[in-house]
Amino acid sequence: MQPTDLPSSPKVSNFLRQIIEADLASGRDAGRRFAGLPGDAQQLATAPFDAARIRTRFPPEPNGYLHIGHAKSICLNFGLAQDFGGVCHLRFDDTNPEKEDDEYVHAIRDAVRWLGFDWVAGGVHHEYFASDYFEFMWRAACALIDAGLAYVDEQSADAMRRNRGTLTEPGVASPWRDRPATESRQRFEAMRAGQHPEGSMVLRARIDMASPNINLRDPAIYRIKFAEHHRTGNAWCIYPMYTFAHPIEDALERITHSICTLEFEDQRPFYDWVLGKLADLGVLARPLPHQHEFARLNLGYVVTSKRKLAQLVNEGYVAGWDDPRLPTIAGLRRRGYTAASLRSFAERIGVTKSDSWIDYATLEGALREDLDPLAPRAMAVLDPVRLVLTNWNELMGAGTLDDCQAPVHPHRAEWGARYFKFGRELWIERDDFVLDPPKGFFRLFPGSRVRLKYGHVIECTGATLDAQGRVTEVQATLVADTKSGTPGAAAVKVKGVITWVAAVDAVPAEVRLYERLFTEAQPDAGGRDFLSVLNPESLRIAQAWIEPGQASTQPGQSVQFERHGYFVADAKDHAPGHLVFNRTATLKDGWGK
RNA sequence: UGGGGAGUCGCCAAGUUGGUUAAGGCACCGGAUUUUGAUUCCGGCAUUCGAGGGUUCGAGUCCUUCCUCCCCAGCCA
Repeated sequence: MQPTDLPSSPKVSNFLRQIIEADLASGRDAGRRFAGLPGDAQQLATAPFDAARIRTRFPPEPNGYLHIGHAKSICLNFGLAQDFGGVCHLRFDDTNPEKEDDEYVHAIRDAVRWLGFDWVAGGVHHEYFASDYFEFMWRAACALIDAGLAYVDEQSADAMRRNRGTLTEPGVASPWRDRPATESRQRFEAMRAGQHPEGSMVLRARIDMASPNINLRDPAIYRIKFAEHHRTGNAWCIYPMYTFAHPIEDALERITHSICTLEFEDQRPFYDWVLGKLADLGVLARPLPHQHEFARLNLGYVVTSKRKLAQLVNEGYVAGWDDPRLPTIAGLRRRGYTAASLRSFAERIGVTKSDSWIDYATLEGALREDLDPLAPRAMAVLDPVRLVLTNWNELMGAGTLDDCQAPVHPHRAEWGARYFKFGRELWIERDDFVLDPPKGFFRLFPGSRVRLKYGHVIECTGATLDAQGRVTEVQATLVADTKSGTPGAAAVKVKGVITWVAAVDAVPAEVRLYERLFTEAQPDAGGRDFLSVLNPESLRIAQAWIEPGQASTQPGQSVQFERHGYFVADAKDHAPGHLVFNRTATLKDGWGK
């Protein structure tokens, strides 16, 4: 079937799994015919029974980049299909030509595939476009008109809105509501033929203008748009509305469980109305799909609304749709989040119908759990200050360099070792030295002893400060016979172990240190302008010194810089002569920054 | 104010024919191991399920009243 490398860990129960289990048990969808091609009642009548136990679909509109919320939906839909012996379709819901573009189609395919899913089953690529069904939808709309279930309304948009009524008052029937079906049909044909300007008329379902559910007060189902469609070009000047198109798409593809977010709950009666009427008219085959709604993801310290993401990109607050600070799948990926960590995240947060806000820490936790056993280790000094071992020359001899090694991974001896030099002059982290240590600080300060990890124990003797009191150099003496891996190493006990690189073989790298994009967990809470809480320090660029072996790290490869966190070689800017690492997430810090 | 949903630990979330001590994860707090103040390991973390009544031998699960939050009046999806 579809996804390949996913571990089949026991899944926590949720309401959708229970619904599916019940539907499977009752055999509700067992009589479903499907030959691998979407079809109407007639085309499916002689098709074989569908081998897939369930069918779900991920139906994005190709009008923007996918974000972490979509990742939840992707994992849900593809994951459910996988777990229940079903198939999940990738469907582009391209019913609004003004907003859609091929660029997004490609980006969406990439994102879904990168997440570890595919839509191939039994050799059939289940990738579909709503626009592939335009002709069918046209016929379905005609059938509705002919049956007196839809009419062409020539009220202005404004009049339509006024006559829809309010939440508490019923709507008023349009003067066109009871026009003869033949007249509506004629008008609808004329609409298609391009004989009427945009906004002059729409096709409406004829249901109930007094319904307490406003979505049932004769919703518009077709509108005129003289816009070029990314796939159908100028073949059409009328386009179906989502509300009408979606249930039909689901039915044609024999979707059993159509899963969407909570805001479509009120739409479900119309979804069922469309399906029921078209099935009654012999247009659509039964059994029909069923819609189920779950709560969309809300993640702290990010925004996921397409409009807001677009604003951040278009107004230059971030560098693009794949800016590592963005919760887009492209951004998370470039930030260093792995597909496995995103899947694990989706699993951890669960699926319910209650609105919730997920801690960003949950995402980071999933990332750390995935990367800790996988990421090779390296040392990096992100905010370097020079350390001079004043007794190096007398102890080791002037110009001497010592060879050091460290495991690629502390718990994977079989992954081998990495090698680097140790010498008189080293780079250490500015944070690792203080003149006046707070209680409990066990790194470098005058008189303290620490181990330079994988190297030697040193004793701090002092530091040089500039006129501003800023440390420009730290001095220390080498403690003889304490080299890591030698018998003497254990003789001197130290509390602190710090990371370092030798001035002689360290390679320079640009390290991009990302922090949350917003200073508030809910940037747009209470109608606040989310731009007013942008974090000015969401990106800090450090010129770091890193272990020589890192020069060969490939773009997209993750590494743990010891004591700092997980980083990834930037997919775009990292190159042999110009190393660029993005900080994906810090390590947990029991001491505090 | 009409309609549709939701309320279980700081953040998520299991729990559904009512039955004994309310899963698990994240976060947090210990303690052990550790040449990453990381990881790992052990231990702690809801007498209580939005609130009040009621039914019952027994209720997060049933009834009832109330409270709070979210969604719906696009020719967007």
